[in-house]
Amino acid sequence: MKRPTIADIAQRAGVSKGAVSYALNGQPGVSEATRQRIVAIAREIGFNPNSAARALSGATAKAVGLTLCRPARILSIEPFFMGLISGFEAELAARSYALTLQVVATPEHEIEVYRRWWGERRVDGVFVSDLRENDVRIAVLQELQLPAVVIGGPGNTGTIAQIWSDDAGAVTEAVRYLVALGHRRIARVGGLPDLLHTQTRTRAFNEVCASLGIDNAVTVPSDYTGEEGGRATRRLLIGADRPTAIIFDNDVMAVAGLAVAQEMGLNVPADLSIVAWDDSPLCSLVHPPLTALSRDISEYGAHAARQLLAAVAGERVTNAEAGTAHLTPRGSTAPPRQP
Amino acid sequence: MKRPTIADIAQRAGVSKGAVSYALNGQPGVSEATRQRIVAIAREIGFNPNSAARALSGATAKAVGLTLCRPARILSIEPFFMGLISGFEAELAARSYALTLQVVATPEHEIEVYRRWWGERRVDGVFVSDLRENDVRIAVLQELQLPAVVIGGPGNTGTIAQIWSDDAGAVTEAVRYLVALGHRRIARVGGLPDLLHTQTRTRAFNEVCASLGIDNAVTVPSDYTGEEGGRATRRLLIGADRPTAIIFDNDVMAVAGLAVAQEMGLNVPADLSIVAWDDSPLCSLVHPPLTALSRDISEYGAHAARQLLAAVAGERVTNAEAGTAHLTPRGSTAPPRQP
DNA sequence: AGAACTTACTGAACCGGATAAGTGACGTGA
DNA sequence: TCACGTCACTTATCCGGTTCAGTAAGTTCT
Repeated sequence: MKRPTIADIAQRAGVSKGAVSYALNGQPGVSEATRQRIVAIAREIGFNPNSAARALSGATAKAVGLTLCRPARILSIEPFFMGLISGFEAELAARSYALTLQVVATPEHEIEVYRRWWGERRVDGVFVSDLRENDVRIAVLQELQLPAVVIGGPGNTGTIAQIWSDDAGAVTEAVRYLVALGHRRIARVGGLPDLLHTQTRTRAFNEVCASLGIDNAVTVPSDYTGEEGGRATRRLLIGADRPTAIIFDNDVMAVAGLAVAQEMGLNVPADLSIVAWDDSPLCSLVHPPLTALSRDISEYGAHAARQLLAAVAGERVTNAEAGTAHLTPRGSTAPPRQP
Repeated sequence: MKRPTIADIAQRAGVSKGAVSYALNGQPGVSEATRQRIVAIAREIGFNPNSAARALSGATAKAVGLTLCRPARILSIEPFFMGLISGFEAELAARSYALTLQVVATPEHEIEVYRRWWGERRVDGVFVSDLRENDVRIAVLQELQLPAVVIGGPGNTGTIAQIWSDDAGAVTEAVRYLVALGHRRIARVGGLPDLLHTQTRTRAFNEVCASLGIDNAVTVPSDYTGEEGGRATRRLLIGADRPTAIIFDNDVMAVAGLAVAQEMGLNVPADLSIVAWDDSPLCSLVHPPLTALSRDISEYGAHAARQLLAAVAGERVTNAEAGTAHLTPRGSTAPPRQP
């Protein structure tokens, strides 16, 4: 089956290719009557502009890219990225932008992919996640002048806009809540320590604990996987000064932590309170359902997509905070059992 | 920064554009010495062929598409698709193919996306998942002659190749195992009932139960979400003839079922054995860890990608079974408590 | 030695849109 | 009435690759 082109439409309408192009793109240069006739024909024969031809003649590729830099076994279970992608799509689909995905192994590999996408003119812009300190990707994106939006921050990203959620505010709320419940020994199982938002959370966690007189507030670094999260939890629970509450940096680790506590015969929440970060359906799935720091990840993604499309359109995009995760108390938090 | 083109290379090497194209594509028509000189220059200046130009001159778009037809709240937590995508990527990245993703709401919307992708020449082929009976998408793909691979089956897909895993064999193994443990009252919480592989599983489940003398083998239809899976489990557990074992069609529902059992004061596995389908990290995360029907979803995806790339290359691709999920016993299954 | 063939290229057309420049018809004002 | 401007187009060029049809050398065969 042959794809219809503007030449086909031009022939049918008895006009030139140029006229068809003007008509379909809402450009001046054709009369309203002709435009409507052309649009009607285009619809009738099911015309879709060849994206390659369009991209080649200097217009945009109508596609944006996302690289995922996590091992497959984490990606499959980590709900965050799929939520983000759903959010992207809501905005992208509405403007007929495609999303191009690539799973990469390392930030260096990621840079290669950016260079290739740029050289191939495959994407008009990219989403960048997992911002690090002095992130090497930023310089490359600026050198290529590839429009981008950084998801996570705030950090130093030069002219590239960022969008982040208020991690410090969220962790502060969680700690205050636990302290209000009567907890004095609070620990945290953190995400990958070299990610900027992990550092933000750690700093805020330490500050709020200090300000509330919680001295031995400890953060155990982890990597977002269930295995590591479970191990970290076990290490915390066999220590001398066992915490009565643990905040986890994602929900997968929180679920793993819950399983470890149960396996050790601890009652959640009586013996141990658990707070999860990011409130995917996972949190309400387990027993007891997990108290979580909820944020609308889909909306977070949609916001980022709007930013990126604006950047692609050449608008100046400013950094934005996408709101604070708020605490959703469920069955996994309670006052600590009196010793 | 200007993107280097073959014209730049041609000028540097003192040859014509055509020679450069032949050299870089491994076509005959240039001497080995010239080829190496050209390749060296291309590497030096960081040349990447403009994908739009390449696609426009009749070659392939070097991209394949995947549509995801599930609500965002399911996608975010369902590990299956991310596992599949990781598997795709392993093959696609090796051959510099891009993966274009689109989240859709309905099969009709999905068809629209296929038509648009085809018209735009955006993709060379597509992955099709969630095969239904008399699936409307198949006819459209055949009409468009858009190369495709169906993931799931077997079913009637005409000239379009399928790849599936042996669902019947897997459910048979699970039921035999439970019966060997001493279970006589076995239920199943199924996936979306109009999906072909759900029907395959249901048929096989009924058959093996009948052959083993399990009369009241019941399948409760569900939709792969934790909420529905939990509700279905609750309905089964409050019935008069409570099952002693339940097989779930995915791991998310199994985890939700476990939570429901625990919330009802039942001990897993003593009072209720649980078998999950698809063994994502989720299964070993909860307590007790779930016995699961494991299959290598990444490899499944990689296999599908190889098939699709072959189909894109014009090879005749035959249907293939990608292996049977095998039972991985963990802590959620045991002989039933004697009444 | 000359025809026939191979090798290693060159030049130009082509893909399907976007767009700048050109053109003829018509209306308008002095 | 004629210069001028505007409208509604047409024509031609461009984007950056691929590929087909030459073509000028060198090689082989008789």
